[in-house]
Amino acid sequence: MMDEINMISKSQIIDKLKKAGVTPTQQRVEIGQILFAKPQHMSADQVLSVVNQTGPVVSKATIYNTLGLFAKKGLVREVIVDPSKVFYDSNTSEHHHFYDIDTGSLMDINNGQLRLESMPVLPDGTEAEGIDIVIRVRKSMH
Amino acid sequence: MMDEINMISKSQIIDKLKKAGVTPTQQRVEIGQILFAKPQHMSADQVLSVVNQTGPVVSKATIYNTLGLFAKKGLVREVIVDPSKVFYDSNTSEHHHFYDIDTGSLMDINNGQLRLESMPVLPDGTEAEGIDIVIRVRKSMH
DNA sequence: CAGCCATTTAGACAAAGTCTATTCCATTAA
DNA sequence: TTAATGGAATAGACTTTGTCTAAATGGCTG
Ligand SMILES: [Mn+2]
Ligand SMILES: [Mn+2]
Ligand SMILES: [Zn+2]
Ligand SMILES: [Zn+2]
Repeated sequence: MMDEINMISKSQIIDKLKKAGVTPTQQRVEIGQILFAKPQHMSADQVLSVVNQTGPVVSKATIYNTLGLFAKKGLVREVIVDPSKVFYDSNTSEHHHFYDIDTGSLMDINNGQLRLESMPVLPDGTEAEGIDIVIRVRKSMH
Repeated sequence: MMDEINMISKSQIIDKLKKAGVTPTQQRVEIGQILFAKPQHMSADQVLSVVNQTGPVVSKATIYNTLGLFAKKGLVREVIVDPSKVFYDSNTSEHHHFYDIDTGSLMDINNGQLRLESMPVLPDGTEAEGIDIVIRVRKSMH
């Protein structure tokens, strides 16, 4: 039996996917249940291994296809901080990150805790698509 | 004959390397001449191919070793924005970036054009190591 | 010249991610 | 109920970026 407390029901996930214009297949719902259980940052590989801890195997291609689709539909946010892998963030609200360079862990910065003084002039013929702020931290050696 | 205008002399590079505590070998100087010619953002692969357009071949391992060493010694800055490769930035002054998601090109934001309103409270037991701000832009469709 | 030791090197290897050709499967039509 | 359709899933080959290893190189110093 699974932890009911942090569990989101299948139907809630299906709703969420439908609202985003994503056909709720078996695999997408299962991935959604894991990813959307709480605000978190997971790599494709982590999703793959958690999904495949129970039930029928979901292929690597499907994991990547699904995460890419979720990202395109705004259900997750891709966070680029680790040169070796992308993090998928189930928290899609506007926020920024601490990145611990020792442990490789990502932490949310509450919005309101951080803001830009002003927006710089954008390059000609471009429009802003988003802003990513990463504060790299490490264990303070007192 | 090479373009003398944007050329940095070998001895200038050797000086720069020595000051940073890097033994100026043939290969390191050649890589330095390319990278330090102007403020720019290059991937390891780009450095490899430019270096090997002329003169004796420099191995891939040496390119990675050298860029890693330069980064450790503060001669270049690693910029993580593209999920598929690291950019090495010859501009080591404090600044941030525009990233064109259509073209994949990186542009500097003049410091002073951008600043944080305030520093958020860091996670317990950590100290800030640096801040990276990336403004993702794309071609504005009028 | 001989020895030393950092550096360079070729190429094997690893990990993340992409692609392709085929199979599967839910839905609709007959 | 079966048949046809088309989107989705799959295995595994492939690509790319980057790392590692073991051997060769090459500048210095004695
Ligand atoms: Mn499963
Ligand atoms: Mn060359
Ligand atoms: Zn987050
Ligand atoms: Zn820059």
